[in-house]
Amino acid sequence: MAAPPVVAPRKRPAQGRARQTVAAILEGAARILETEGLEGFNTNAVAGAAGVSVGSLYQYFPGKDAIMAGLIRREAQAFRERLDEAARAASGPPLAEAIAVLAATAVAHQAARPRLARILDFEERRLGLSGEAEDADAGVAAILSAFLAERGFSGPNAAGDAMHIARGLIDGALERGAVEDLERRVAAAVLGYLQLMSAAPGQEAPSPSPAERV
Amino acid sequence: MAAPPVVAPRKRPAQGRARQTVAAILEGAARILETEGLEGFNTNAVAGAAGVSVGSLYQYFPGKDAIMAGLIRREAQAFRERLDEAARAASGPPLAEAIAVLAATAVAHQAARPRLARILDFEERRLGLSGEAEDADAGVAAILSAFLAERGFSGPNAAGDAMHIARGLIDGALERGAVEDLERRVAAAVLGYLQLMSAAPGQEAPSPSPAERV
Amino acid sequence: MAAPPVVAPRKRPAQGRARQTVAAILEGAARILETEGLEGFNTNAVAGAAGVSVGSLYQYFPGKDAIMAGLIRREAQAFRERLDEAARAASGPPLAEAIAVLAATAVAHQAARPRLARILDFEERRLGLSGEAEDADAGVAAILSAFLAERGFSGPNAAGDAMHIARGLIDGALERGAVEDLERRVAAAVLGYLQLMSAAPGQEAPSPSPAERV
Amino acid sequence: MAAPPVVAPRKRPAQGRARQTVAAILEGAARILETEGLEGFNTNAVAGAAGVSVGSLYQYFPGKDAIMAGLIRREAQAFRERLDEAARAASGPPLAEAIAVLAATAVAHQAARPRLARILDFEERRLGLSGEAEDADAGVAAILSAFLAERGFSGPNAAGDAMHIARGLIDGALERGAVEDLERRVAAAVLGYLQLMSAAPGQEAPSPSPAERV
DNA sequence: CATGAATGAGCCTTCATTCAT
DNA sequence: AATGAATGAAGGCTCATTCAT
Repeated sequence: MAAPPVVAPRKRPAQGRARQTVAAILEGAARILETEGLEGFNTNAVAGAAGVSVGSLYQYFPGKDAIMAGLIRREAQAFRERLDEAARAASGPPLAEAIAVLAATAVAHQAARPRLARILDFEERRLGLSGEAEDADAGVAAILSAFLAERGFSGPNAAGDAMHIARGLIDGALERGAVEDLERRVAAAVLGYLQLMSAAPGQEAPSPSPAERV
Repeated sequence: MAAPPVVAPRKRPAQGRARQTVAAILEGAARILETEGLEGFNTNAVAGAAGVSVGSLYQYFPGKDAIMAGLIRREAQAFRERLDEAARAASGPPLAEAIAVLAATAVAHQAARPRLARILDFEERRLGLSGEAEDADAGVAAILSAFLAERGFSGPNAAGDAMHIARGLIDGALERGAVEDLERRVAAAVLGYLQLMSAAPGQEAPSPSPAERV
Repeated sequence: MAAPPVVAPRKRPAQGRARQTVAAILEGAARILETEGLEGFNTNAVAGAAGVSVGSLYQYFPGKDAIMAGLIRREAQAFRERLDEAARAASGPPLAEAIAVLAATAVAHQAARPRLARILDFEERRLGLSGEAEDADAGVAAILSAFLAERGFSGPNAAGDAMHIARGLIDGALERGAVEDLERRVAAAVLGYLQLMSAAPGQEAPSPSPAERV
Repeated sequence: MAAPPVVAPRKRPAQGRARQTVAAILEGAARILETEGLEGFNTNAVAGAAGVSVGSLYQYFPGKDAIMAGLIRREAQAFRERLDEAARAASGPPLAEAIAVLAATAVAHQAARPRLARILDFEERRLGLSGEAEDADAGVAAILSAFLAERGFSGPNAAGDAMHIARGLIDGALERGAVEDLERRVAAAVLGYLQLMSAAPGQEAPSPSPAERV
């Protein structure tokens, strides 16, 4: 059995310069992952890409995994913020339109740095970050959950399923280079899922009010 | 630039004993990935788990990556066979029922060894195996494509999207432990996607004949 | 076909400490070759003999062959310097005496660490270092060439042949333990060769001025 | 300290087929050394080049070094025979001519397979074969010694020195590609050495009778 | 005897981490 | 605080040798 990875940041970088250094390291890490993949992700490479020395890197992160975790948190927070904003904007329009907005947000996020997104998604599980309270996806799921609850979809899996449907579809499409009309395809997948689940007599979700249908 | 990984098998194990050894190595590799993850996947561990020496391992595989590739091929072929059978069984019934059969097949496959499935999926891209003509997902996509074409869904992305929707959903659900009613959720996601895409006036797919609707 | 060996040094050790480390590694390598031969020449042994860790070794040399190459360069330069000095000292006296001085230099160099000299000579060819412009033997040959040209021996092979005659004779003598009077034997071999080649009506060398004879 | 290498042949191959197998192995070894060098010289490669299995190889040779030793003996004997013949033919003519014949023999032998000759020469020392009574070079030296004694050169080093002078010169010339007129250069080196050594008032060799002078 | 699959010690190399400067 | 040289455990791979068939 391997010891659980150390992922806690070493210190709260309150000062401005320290904050900048941390940001530089995370961005260096992101760039390495994008260009070299998981294989090229080593502390020397990250330090080099960040323009700092390994020593400095260890000043701010207790180990390699902590850098990974920091990067995952950074990306998750960025996505959460964008999604939060999108969800607010989507609270008025009819369901189909609202879903389209959220789908577009997800596509935009993942398409910006596809290789990075995919690696972080994979690593997130290895690090067991999904268990953390202040977790990455937890925030995303919460936003989606709230959005869906408002619309009457309150099944226990609706938010999580929607998230993974979208993520899987987008990820696969980017890999294949099949990006045409991707937002619409994502929206169709999520919306189709929600409709069928609520239409069915199953135990999953209560029927939304008819007015909400597409 | 990293050199492309070596993934071709070293020799064709025609004899019985050799075939057994190769099988043992692949199963050893699978077990290591399941229990130790990608981090614990090293040639000594694989050889140990397979009950053979490292030397034997290198007799049949030119390197570490080739073992990974071999395992990916093995799993892909197994899935392809199961899916092929399911697709034949599903050629008669109405669409919804047919999709349910395929969904159940996918769930069964991925749930059998979830961690393994996820890691292989990730590694497949790193190794660039998806480019191979005779490869893993290509076969799966072909089966799906044929199935969908019969039903009138011939969009360029239908098969690929369906595959990734299902994979993403199943993978995420297994990770969260949200397995209740999973087959139905997968079927709903795929079916919902297909219906909405064909219903829309977009450029994606021609409307299937009305009789095919749900 | 084997890939050409990597022999370029990894970094230029400008600082004092680094220069010391590099020197220690080369001397460690020399000692291993002397005591254990080519068979015992492995990176761990070299690092151990040098009193550094393998990691440090790889900090300065990109691989095993580069250490060998570094050692070859070190020895070649040392010999070149001694020979250069000897050649200057030998520019005045009559030919026989001058040759004796050079022969003594060669004997002294090779007898100091005979096993090392022999192994380096062998390895130099494997590494293909003799092709380098600025290299090992090139310098030695150039010095000899200049010396011989001054004396009127300008055949295309005079310098190279003299070098190899001396090297072969010294090497063989040291191996047999037949060191008595070795300098004189070497001088005789070289001088005898030069005289006969210039005396002959062949196409090799122009006759030196009569005053230069013996 | 390393154990002394095992070089004794495993059994006297009396039968015809066995003798053929041994010959095949030695020739396979020779070809590997010529094409791949010492680095590519491994038992599998040799067995492959010889067209036999590793198992058979170990049937006739107790280990890798024994193959090397066997090859060294084979080449030494072949050279000895040629040289012996040449020495007989050279017993009549004047010294210069006789030396020319021997030099040509040496050049022919070494030029036939230069890389092989050089590697065997190097390995011969590692294996400590020169100590053996029935040794490789011993025979060659004996032939030369007899030849030189007949001519009045009986110094203790004459034969050995002549051999190494010739070997070094030929080897170096082949390496540089400077083969023009090589026989004459070799003859000049050897003859020049002998003349000067006997002319000198030193302790090395008695003056040969004046009639023998070139 | 021949075969060649299997073995595993040993060697090359990388990289996370420390620490003297 | 920052630097980057040094460390050494860990892991990929080769190849001499054995032995079951």
